[in-house]
Amino acid sequence: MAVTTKTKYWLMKTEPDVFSIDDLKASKDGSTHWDGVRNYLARNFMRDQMQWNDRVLVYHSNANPSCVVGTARICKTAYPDFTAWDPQDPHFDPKSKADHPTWYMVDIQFESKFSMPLSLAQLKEMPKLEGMELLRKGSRLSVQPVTKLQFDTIFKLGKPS
DNA sequence: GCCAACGTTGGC
DNA sequence: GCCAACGTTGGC
Repeated sequence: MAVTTKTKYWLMKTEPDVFSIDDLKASKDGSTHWDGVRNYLARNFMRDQMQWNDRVLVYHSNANPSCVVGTARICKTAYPDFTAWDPQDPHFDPKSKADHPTWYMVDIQFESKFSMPLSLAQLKEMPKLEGMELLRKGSRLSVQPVTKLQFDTIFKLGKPS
């Protein structure tokens, strides 16, 4: 049975000092594997729910200021995060085994860079974004679902046509 | 650099 | 199963 499912919307955090939206854009084919997620809830979203062509808001955390800076698409669904098996990798995790991976990743592809990045402070001012996970005090989830309204609201402001 | 919030670990 | 200690995230 063919299953068609609706596009889902996500937000993914990255530290621009480590990997920025410009780094994504400059990657081969504008895409990269989103390795290093070591949180079970974030993993579950990637492994169990992300579908090809889902849309992603890219957020720069630990930045000045921290901003939503652009968008991407899921271009490859979940597969084992091989960096967990590499003792030299900062995200090495001996719990993860080749025959029973603990951690997963997806590939994302650059879609757009905002002409107007939207800072956390700006987002907090927007009534339509009330309840958004990113805006919750103490929120640390690096991969999180957003609603279509949240995505569209941010996309419209960040990348005016 | 500070520190609040959070997730994980491990003793019991 | 409880919970204190610890390490990490991430805003400021």
